[in-house]
Amino acid sequence: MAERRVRPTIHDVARRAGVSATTVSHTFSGKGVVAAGTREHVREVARAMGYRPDAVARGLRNNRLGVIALVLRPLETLDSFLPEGVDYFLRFAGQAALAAMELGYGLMLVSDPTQDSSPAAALACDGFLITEPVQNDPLVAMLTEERMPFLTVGRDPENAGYDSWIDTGTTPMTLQVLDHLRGSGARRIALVTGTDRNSWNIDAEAAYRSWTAQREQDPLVVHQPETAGLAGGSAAYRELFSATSFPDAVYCLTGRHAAGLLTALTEGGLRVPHDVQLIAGSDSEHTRSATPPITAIDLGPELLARVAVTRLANHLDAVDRPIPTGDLQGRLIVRGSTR
Amino acid sequence: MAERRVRPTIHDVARRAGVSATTVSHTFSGKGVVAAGTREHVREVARAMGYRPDAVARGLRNNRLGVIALVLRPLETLDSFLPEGVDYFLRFAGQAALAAMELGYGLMLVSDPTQDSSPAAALACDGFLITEPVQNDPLVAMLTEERMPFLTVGRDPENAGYDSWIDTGTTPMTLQVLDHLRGSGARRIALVTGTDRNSWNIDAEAAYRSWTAQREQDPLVVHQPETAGLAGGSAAYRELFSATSFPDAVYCLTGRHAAGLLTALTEGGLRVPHDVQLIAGSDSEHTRSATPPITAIDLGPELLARVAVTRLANHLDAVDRPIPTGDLQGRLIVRGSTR
DNA sequence: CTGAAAGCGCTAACAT
DNA sequence: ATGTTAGCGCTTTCAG
Repeated sequence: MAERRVRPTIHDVARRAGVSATTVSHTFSGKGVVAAGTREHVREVARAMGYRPDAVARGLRNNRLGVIALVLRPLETLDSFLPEGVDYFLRFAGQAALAAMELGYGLMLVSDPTQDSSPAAALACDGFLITEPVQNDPLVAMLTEERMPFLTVGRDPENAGYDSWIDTGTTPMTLQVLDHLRGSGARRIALVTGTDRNSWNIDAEAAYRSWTAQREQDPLVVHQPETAGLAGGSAAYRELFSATSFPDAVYCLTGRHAAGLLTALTEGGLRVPHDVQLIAGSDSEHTRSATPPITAIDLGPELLARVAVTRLANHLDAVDRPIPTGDLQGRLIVRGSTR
Repeated sequence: MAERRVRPTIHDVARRAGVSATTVSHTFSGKGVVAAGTREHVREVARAMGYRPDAVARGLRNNRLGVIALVLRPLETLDSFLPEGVDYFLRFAGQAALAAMELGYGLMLVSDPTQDSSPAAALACDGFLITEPVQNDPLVAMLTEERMPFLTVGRDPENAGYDSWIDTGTTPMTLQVLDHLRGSGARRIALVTGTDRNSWNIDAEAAYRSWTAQREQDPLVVHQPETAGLAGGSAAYRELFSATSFPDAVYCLTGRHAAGLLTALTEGGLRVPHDVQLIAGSDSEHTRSATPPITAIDLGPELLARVAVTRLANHLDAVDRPIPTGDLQGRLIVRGSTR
């Protein structure tokens, strides 16, 4: 391809304005010293010619493109952007895009650049945002090695060697859920987690185990792949409710698992919340529209996204804009599936 | 900032491999002719040094960055990426991102680059995707003028001078909705549209007017801003149902208007669908979770996105990959708000 | 205050 | 088959 260039360059403007390219450059970058009159004149000529600075040429020179890359880790396994069940990531991406624009950055959605199928442009970005990195995430390793600035939302569970991550408050949130269930009468609470090795799954399970240990309750944990969706919920039902002693409450980290489990429970003749209480770790359309609607955590991805983008952009620009404040920890939305 | 460069360049590799920069360039671009042995050797050295081609430098040289920009027009007025009500755009963006990656592009979410608040990087993109351009869209004009490839989803309703747009089938879809309502007994059907001057609103209204004219029915059209959300639905209710003669069915293009209208109807003592039938033009969480659930059109944004990205990328790469097939026209999901 | 010249990392002629 | 050279558009010393 290589379409012929039609946009005027800094030289075209310089020639028409009767000044040097340097002066034009200074006018637009605000760096050097340009007499007010000259600057106005250059601006005028540039506008008339439809000149706009070329971000790529600038990027080459300044080593800075003005783009933040976003890697939505779990989407690469889920392989679907359907709002059902991945609600969280879409809300995150959308808000991140808005926040980035407000700070003068574009937000690029990319797949993992350690796979070489990923677009080459990914590595041209100024910094990376990674939601829910997995254990010993190869991307974290690569970015560290290449000294590319990055920030993860949730931490890499095994990598102690970096501190650029945002705590999503999984541990206290898990304890709050368990206390809530106990407070409404549950005595034998089971946990259903996904199989991705991210801090979301790992920290929740750890918190659950320590909570049950303190109460001398036997932990009852089931793992189902995130990708199994509703079917993962049925599978969890079969694992949990075929034993002699049933749980009287289940905490499902994934909304789709919770919805699938709810269906299986109902079909199996168990009433929710009367016989079994149910909470989902991530609010989504599935939890909201289930019958009964499922109590769930709204993780507040919008705020997380704004915080993440602002922190990363502050780092990139070496400035100190205020970080949006608020509770990063998520909020329990109590619905009909708990008492 | 301008962090010091740590990545090796093509020259570093060339020196270490004992060849010229051209040879290194050729081995990586696959363009020139390089002896198999040399190529292997260069690859080896490059890997050892951790060399990766710099996408920005390539971009400058080739006038091609490997990035597609996505402008979600209505979001700029809605100013929120919340899934409630803008469901469509999130599904579109997510699927577009995946499709772009599969074709070797990154997808960048940008705001309108004709506003100069927009990130400079926006104009560095290889092509633009614009959902629902508005009448005489300034962005369409600018891209045309700059000879930047672009594709709009829905057409610019006033601009006959371009053909790079995807027909979302608004007209036949509108007729289908009206026929559906008539088929279930409606005799006086009202239309509620948004106020954005895009083909979605304009074509639907035109189709509605011609349909009513053919049946010698008086057209009954109400306009409410998209941004009014649920309140726009209440406002539409007051406009439509304070006259002496009420409609017995309403087609609301916007899901949130439909949900607001439904609430107002119920509070006004009218039963849906018994007294008034209701259809929404765009499926969303609001229509799905209303009581009763609202019959709505699923516009199938995933397919639209894949088609749009593939067409644009084909154009950019001057190749002819197959375009995903399927019905771009949307599908009526019949629920409790119609008989 | 303004301009000439060098070069960011890569590629495309054009030699050799 | 490989190397030399001249830029892509912009910024940045450094002289004037």
